[in-house]
Amino acid sequence: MNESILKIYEKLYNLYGPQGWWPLIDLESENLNKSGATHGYHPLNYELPETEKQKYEIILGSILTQNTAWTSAEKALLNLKKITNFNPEKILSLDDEVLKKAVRPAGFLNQKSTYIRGITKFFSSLEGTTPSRNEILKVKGVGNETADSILLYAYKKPEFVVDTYTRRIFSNLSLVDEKISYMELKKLFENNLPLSVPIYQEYHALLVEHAKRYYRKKPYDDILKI
DNA sequence: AACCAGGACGTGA
DNA sequence: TCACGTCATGGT
Repeated sequence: MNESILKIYEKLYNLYGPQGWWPLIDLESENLNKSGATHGYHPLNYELPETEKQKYEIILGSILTQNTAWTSAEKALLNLKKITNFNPEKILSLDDEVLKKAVRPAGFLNQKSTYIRGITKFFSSLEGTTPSRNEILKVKGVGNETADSILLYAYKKPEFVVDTYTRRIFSNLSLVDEKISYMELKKLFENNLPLSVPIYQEYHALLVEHAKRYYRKKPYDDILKI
């Protein structure tokens, strides 16, 4: 009944193309993807992540990017890779001040360093198994969006990710009320899309890309000049 | 120089 | 439940 959900997806996909989320720093040579990229985004490769280390990198990124520009979260990720190579045990063994210093460029260093310790213990306890949504939500620092991001991008589970951009775009188009709850908006997408991990992954990424261009609260000057 | 960024938590009504 | 203050650094 909400054909607009799928039509908007097709329109955005035709506009921007495959987005290749979630970006990975840790793309080693054995994981060379179809696009030929060796780091960052990997359009049309839906096999990633292929290793536990890559899953863990996505989980770290999902915490670090909370209410934070990805460019800032990525700096913190690079710091963590440099000093731990995304080894969970090394993260846990870090001195607290060292961890905070690495997290600093992503902001909220006190909270995020604590959250990273918590979710690292949780990740290690999984021993390679896939957690349920409710299990991830019990981890302090993991709310609805972070849980869905982890499930969709790290574990390839069909959980649609809603963020502030999603709500902003669709309420601006008068397709939903701006006060719609996270779960309601999530179900609206899931009820009107094929049960497809690649489509869920691309749709969320496309909405972020589109919102960055046209739905900033305060548009950048260079965009306004276009 | 304010304003915002790929949110989550604790509190009080 | 739900609104509101708080957390923090970096880009514009």
